[in-house]
Amino acid sequence: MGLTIYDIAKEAGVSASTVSRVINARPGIKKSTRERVEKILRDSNFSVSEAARGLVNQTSRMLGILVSDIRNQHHIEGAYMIEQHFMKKGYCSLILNAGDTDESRAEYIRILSSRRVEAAVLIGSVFQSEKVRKAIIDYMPTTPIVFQNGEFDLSNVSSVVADETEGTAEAVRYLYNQGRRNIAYINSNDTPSNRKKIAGYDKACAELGLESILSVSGDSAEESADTTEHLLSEHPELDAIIYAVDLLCVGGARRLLDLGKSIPKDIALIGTDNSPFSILANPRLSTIDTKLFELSSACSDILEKAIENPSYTEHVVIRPSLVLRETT
Amino acid sequence: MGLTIYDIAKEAGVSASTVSRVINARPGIKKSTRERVEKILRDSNFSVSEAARGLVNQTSRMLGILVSDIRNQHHIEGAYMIEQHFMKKGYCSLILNAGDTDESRAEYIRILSSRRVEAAVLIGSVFQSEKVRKAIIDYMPTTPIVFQNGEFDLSNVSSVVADETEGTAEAVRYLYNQGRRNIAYINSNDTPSNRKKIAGYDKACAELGLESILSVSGDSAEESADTTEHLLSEHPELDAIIYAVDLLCVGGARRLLDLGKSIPKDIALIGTDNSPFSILANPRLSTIDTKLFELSSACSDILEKAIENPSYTEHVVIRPSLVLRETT
DNA sequence: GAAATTTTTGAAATCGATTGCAAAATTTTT
DNA sequence: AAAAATTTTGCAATCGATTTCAAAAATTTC
Repeated sequence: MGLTIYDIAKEAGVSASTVSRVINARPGIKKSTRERVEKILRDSNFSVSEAARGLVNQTSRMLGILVSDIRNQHHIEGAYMIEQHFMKKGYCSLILNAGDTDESRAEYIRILSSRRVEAAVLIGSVFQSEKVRKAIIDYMPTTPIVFQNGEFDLSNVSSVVADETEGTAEAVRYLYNQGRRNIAYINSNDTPSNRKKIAGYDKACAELGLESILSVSGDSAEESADTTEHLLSEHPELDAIIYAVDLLCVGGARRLLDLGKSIPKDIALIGTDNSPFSILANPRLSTIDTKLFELSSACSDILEKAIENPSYTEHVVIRPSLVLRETT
Repeated sequence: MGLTIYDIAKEAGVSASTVSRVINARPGIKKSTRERVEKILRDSNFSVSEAARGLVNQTSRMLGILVSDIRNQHHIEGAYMIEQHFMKKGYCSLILNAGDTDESRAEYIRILSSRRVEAAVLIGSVFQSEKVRKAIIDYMPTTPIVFQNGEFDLSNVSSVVADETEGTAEAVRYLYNQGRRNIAYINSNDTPSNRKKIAGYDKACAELGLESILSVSGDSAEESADTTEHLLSEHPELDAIIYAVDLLCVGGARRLLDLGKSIPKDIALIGTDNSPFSILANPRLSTIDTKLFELSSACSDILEKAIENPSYTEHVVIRPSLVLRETT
């Protein structure tokens, strides 16, 4: 297929070693030979096989980024930052959707190990499972890994997590201080991350002596609208709802408006994540900002240090903050 | 670092060839040896080095997906479909942000060539440049490439494009038929794709004897809001605006509402792309659906055939359709 | 039970780079 | 101009797989 350094060597009348030295700017090559080889290199559109190079050097210059769903703005934002940052250093990123079962997610760890990635990033709390943990122990026991939004107690795994429990509790307290006394929570899928949010909701309700009103919605705006309407019919006294995800909040807001409710006068709404579209929504969403950007950039920083020094790990907790806009 | 087949071979008391045969399910291995080797393979958590394998087999089982900005829902949706589809076939996807200059985009072609990807996908009309074209000729002259939303007249490049000219013209005609006579167009960045849209707008205006009122906005919702307001102050007679991007339409809608305009009574709005959030917006956006899904799945289909038969190419044009919701 | 046939296995070459070491070429010193 | 020192270059081994070809082992045939 492509040219090899042997082709270049023959053309230049030198050995492959010399070509290799020119390519890698090694010293001890006569200026005239270097220039001759360089010219041929340029004219022939040669490109080094990274696979062959990696085999010798025991490196791949590849990163593995595992996300549960790349279409999620949330996840892609993290993948983007890391990809951009490491591309500048000559690393390519294998960005993979890790499927939706623990088996499949564990399998992806094996795939990354087969590709000999130099480091990996796990984005999303769904990776928190015994199967994935075991796969890491089996297949990547020493590869630096950064887990965004989850933790493993393993010597090669760093973590960057948002304190979602506290973030959600904070939202409840805020609503309480605004005089709301009937605060419901609408959850999405059952993930470790969402369990932490609910823990925060329950904790704050207990603290404040409020009734905990929990409901679960499918993960589309439309389903959330239905869930919201249904919840309201069962609890007409509701004066605030917190949603586990901004998208659900948008769906709920829309339906409440259609039902003639006034937001936030009749009912206050708080979403979660401060997703890009939350500020585009009408009304603009108040939301629990899980500090996606900080999370991702912390991952990127840790990864960088860990690639330098594979035994480096770090555990970062980032505290969410409340962003108040038009729904509270 | 990891185990090699030689380690496995020693452990099993056989040669590396035998291990290789077992791994690849080649025939002619005694059942008892096969089972012994398989057991060791399982117990040792061995994983084949794809790089070494690729070197021998002259394959990489990697795909290159170049996008101009992975955070763009638009682009990521395409990358997602392709990644998902080919992962099932054992391919890993290098998803790369190709930067924002023609030089950098061309450079990424070289990077993919260095990684010896078996096929590549270009997502976004911005790749339509002489530099990229030359990079393809130089570095990937025979690698199957599918260009989503652009074309190169090269024997290895397939294309899947939306007929944005016609799609936009269609939107103008629709508004005209609804009785609108003062239809403006707000464009975003100057890209080949956006130029096609404007061509369609201008064409339809000419056909219908309308004045062409063109304005350009920055690419945030806020900037679009400002542009919209400014445009309206200069052309108070406006009764419809088409936006090159849904996001801009959301920004515009919001500002118009704030200015006390009624949508669509006073002024009708049409976005472009049918982005996921366009249906979440309030009011729900009418939009020119550029058939992202069809586009991506056509790319995926072509890619599949092209990997089988590297000289296969195809050129697909998909016609956008108008999705009418609450802003018209 | 020896010969012929078939099945199973391993040695060695290969893929495309990199690198240590020794040989060749060049320059410096005498 | 020869010897010594230095610079430049190439040979060969290596990375971790796969595959061809021939040898060894097992099976069948006579």
